[in-house]
Amino acid sequence: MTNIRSIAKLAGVSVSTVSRVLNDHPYVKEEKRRKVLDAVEQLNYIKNANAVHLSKGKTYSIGVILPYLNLPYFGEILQGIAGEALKHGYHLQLFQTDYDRGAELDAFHRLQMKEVDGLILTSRSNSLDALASFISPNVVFCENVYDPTYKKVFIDHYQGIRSGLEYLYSKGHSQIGLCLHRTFGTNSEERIRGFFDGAEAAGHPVRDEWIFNDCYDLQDGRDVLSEWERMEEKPSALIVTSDQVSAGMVAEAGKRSIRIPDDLAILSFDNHPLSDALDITSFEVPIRKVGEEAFKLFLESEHPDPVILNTTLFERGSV
Amino acid sequence: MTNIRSIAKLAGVSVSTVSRVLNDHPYVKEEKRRKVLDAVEQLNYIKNANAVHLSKGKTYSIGVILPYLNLPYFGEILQGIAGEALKHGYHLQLFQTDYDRGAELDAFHRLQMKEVDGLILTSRSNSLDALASFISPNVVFCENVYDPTYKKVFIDHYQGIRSGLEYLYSKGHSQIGLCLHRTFGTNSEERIRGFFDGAEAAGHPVRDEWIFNDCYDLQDGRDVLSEWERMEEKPSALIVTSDQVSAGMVAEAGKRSIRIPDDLAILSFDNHPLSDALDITSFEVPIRKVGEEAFKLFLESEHPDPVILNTTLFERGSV
DNA sequence: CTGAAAGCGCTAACAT
DNA sequence: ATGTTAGCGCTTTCAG
Repeated sequence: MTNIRSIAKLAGVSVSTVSRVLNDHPYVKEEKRRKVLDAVEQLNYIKNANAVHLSKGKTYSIGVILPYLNLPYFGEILQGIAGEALKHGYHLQLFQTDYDRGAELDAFHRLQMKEVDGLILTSRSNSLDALASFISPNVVFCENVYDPTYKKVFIDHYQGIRSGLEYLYSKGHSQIGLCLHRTFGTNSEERIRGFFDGAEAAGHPVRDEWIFNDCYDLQDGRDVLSEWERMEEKPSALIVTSDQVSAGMVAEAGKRSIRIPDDLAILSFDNHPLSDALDITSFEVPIRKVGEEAFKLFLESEHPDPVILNTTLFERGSV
Repeated sequence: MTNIRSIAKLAGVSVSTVSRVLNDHPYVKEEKRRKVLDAVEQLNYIKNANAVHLSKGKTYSIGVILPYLNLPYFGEILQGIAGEALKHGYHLQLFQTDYDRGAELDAFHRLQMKEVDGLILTSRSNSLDALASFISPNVVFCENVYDPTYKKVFIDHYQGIRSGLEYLYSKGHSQIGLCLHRTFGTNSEERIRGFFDGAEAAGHPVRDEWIFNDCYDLQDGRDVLSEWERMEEKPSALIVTSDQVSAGMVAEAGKRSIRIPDDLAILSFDNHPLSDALDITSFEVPIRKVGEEAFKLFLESEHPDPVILNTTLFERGSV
């Protein structure tokens, strides 16, 4: 193993001088610098990152916690984080959880072990209480956690859903259903809250059986449509929190000769290219930006304000 | 900082005993074990991963090189790698390259610095020559690199395209186009080779303008369709290497009243849920399995045989 | 400007 | 069974 000591010996200088050269510190005579660099060249020396990490107490890498990797949502947020991290010389460590609490805790354990300098939670499995003792300014949430000392960036889902409802009401719908990823988790709860508040404000009824859960992908959307078709009392419009799911519904509707939006209107979220291709009215959700902002928050040393991002409606033909 | 030494002191034992307890080594008297564990508890001790990494010369983490994170293909392969890695106690470090050569080289640099124990290339930007000096048994390729000493897992794209051609010929098509991600890179070259070989074997012509590049997502598919519509001499069928692109084509065809498959047949690859939803005939490509196998290859110490995976046709309505 | 030396925190060979 | 000790390879203070 060729280490800093061997090159010091070969260059005829001390290890600290070598270290200075390697880290572009000033105050090294040009002659010695050359000798060191020559020795590095000659011995094919490569710095050992782990030694640096140990010595510095930092790894310049940040962990990202996410449930799944094969969903566009997480790919996009990851892309946002990765881009920003790269700019600042940080690397990404992935913690895929499948929404398993233990897997999530493991990530926090890695943080404590200093394997990563920080953690971004793109989604969360454990309760905040369970996590409380691990949370530091190096931890960033992508949801509206209520503790004001926690760093967070999130989409205003509450307002998003309310705007969606308003829009559907204005189009004459009053029987409206909701299609969600899951019912727990802050983001989902905010959506549900927006849904009920909005309905109440407008004086329209909400039916529990019009709320569909566990909708992640295309197939789920197709299943929901089948279910919808079998219902006695059908909603005339559905707010769907993912374009993937909406796409499944639209595709299935085509097969079953269900007319969109006449028989069923669909108001979607994401504004993924898919929604444009399939002519689905959708709210743009700046997910990638969530990733970018999350990383920026991690870097901020002071207690930064939460970053709140908004959705924007793109009207197309599904409503 | 509470380290192994402080807990040794508190427990009244030596650091090596502490280390033994912490690593579940045998030969520690139950009494001392308890004392150590108590001290750990009391001081809230947490092992420093970097010290372990340095001491062991291993990090139990593997780097994954990929161009983009927001494409289903890479999400799926990542999911495969992550699942297998988790089973074996390894972590994932991400190197997103945007197909930038420098970014890719940086990943190899990290390998040399021992920041990761290995590297999986899901796609490659540099030439094999440029990479040659960095390649070791810790590097796994997801393509058919010809050097027999390199570890590799790949889809038999050559055969896949040839089967696709046969299928289209059998359906009466002879004017066939091809829609690719890119023209360089082993996987793409294999597809092109299959395309030309197949056409030649069947005695059918191939036209250069019927080969489309840079097709990654839905929008690209829509663009290709527009282009197709404007052509004087149109192919009657297109082989498309990604369901995302095919989906864009099908969606756009709907808008322009182009009949699929009557005006244009589409034979796709991936068998993504999208193809099922949109009734697109597609070859299943076991991408996730590529990821799983890639990780397994990394673990194999001997020179393992390359892993070759095959595609399977799912007939639907687009041909 | 440069070098000596004391860490960073853990592992493992060796001795007992 | 347990302790001593020499690393792992780099950074950084302190003295000169």
